[in-house]
Amino acid sequence: MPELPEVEVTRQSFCERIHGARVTAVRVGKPLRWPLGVVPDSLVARTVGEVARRGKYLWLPLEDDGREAGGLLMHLGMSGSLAFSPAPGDAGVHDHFDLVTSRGTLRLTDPRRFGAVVWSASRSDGMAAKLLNGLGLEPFDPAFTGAHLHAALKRRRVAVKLALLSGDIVVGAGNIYACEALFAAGIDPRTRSDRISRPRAERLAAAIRDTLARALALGGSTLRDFRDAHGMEGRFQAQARVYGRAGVPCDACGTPLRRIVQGQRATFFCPTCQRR
DNA sequence: ATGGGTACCTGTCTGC
DNA sequence: TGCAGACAGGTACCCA
Repeated sequence: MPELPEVEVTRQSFCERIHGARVTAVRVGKPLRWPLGVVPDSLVARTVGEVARRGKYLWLPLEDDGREAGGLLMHLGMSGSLAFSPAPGDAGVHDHFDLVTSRGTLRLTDPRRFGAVVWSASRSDGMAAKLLNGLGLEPFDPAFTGAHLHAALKRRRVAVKLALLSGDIVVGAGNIYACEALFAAGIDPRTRSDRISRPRAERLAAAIRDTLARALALGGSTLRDFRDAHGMEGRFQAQARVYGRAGVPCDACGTPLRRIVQGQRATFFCPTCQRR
């Protein structure tokens, strides 16, 4: 489910309210992707620092006497969402993690359990480091330029859409936004990444940034169950030009949009507007 | 190193 | 109505 815009919208929706809150209890439900890696009770009495995002991961620093004392790395997987509320009510079957604090409870709901909550001594240590190392540039990092994207794509021979999804060149564009950005840049998703010219890489880098920024401004995409930590739905999905629209006439040229499968994932594109 | 495929898990929708 | 099968926003890991 959640790509960069959804994760960032989620972060923004609870970051300020939880900042400075004191952990009073931790509840762990069904196992997620990895074990938590710490005795839950040992987190009690720590203070939540400023929540950060890296790619589609969230990092919740936990402080002890004002000093950073580890933190929780969270991932929403395909179906996860976080809610922050003063009185969350009883945990349902899909509520797998509660961080109960003096200001309210941060609750992870994740029906498919592809998500994760993992404790690490620091962001650059242990499990967090293992998961975060090797991630590509942030799309809004000034270092993410057309030149950088061009050089990175030159080193690979996979289809450009798969290169974008792999997350080691640029993070944050998942299946929806990779499809949308390739449409905006006029590039066929099947094009071999090393055949993308410099000008097209420039356009693609700009399209990735623009697509993610626009989605962010609209609160992300809610296809079925995404909500931010206030329970708000995203509004980007109504603006999708290709995603989920197989057979629908392209709104730029009228050609029916196509659906193909790449790397076991659906890809949507316009065979006329998007060229190899 | 790269690329391709599998695995994880559950809910929803489609077609017979 | 019931049921099998396809499909879903992600990514670590195994193997060639």
